[in-house]
Amino acid sequence: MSRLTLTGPDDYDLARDVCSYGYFRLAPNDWDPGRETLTRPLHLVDGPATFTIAQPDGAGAPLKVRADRRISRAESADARRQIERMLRLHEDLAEFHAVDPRWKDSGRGRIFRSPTLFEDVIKTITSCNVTWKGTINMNRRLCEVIDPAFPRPAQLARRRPATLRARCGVGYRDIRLVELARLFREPALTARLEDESRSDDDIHRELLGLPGVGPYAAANILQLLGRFSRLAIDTEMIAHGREALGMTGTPRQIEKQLHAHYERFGDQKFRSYWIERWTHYESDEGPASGWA
DNA sequence: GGTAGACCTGGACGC
DNA sequence: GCGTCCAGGTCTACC
Repeated sequence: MSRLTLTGPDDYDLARDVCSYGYFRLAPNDWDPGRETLTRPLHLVDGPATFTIAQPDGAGAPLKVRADRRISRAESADARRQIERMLRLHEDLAEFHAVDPRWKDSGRGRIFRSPTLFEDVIKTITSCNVTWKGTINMNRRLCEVIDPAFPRPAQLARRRPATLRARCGVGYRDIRLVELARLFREPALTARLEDESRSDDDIHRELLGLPGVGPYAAANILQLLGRFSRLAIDTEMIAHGREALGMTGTPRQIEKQLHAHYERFGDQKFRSYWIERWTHYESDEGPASGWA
């Protein structure tokens, strides 16, 4: 068994910042509302290891991470990198809080994601054109059938689409998932999409060329890459426009109003929208960290 | 450039 | 228990 300590910013709150996006409820992530810990396996050089992340001394205190087996120095560095990606531990919120001061005092602004871009892409595809329960089922079954630590590109690429459909319940997404996995088997694709020197427009254009990725998915993957300049408009966002912002009209008319409304937040517009929407959820249902 | 219809699963509903 | 309808985002064909 090995232990790590991760130090984040003073306003880092594990319970709040992990439970800030629906992916914290998707396999193989396992949030324990009672203990306020996140447990999940990660792929490392010598095989998978399961990590439990806690913040025993409360918000702002260091994160204590425990692995279920002894890990090497190289594996420790890799695990640290993956966990920091998930938690967005070193993301600078100054620009966000400058354009949207509503969240400055609380320090809100981090949106949970996956340890790898590939997992974020697959989770996005499995959230399209399906109810949330369907998304939960697909991710659970991908982990049960292919890999408990979440399928890697090479593992998914060699599966037959019919197998994914029958055993993982992914429906018509089967071929698209296999095609995506084949593309992501080449590390250059991830490197290109994570290249910070490229513009948002450039990345967005490349994302739209990927199988199964349309306007919503492209914008969502962009935010998962740390680029918040585009709104990922789905039916939930249209509902948010109606219910929280008082917009009226057809979905297309509301979409235009949403673009106009969030324009003031510039390159941070998705993050402004998301924190606002998530706060509405929590005002109705209580803190997400307590959701069953 | 805009739009209709198909794609698949699971839940709601009526019988 | 069975059949029908509907929601969800992307893709293709067509105008």
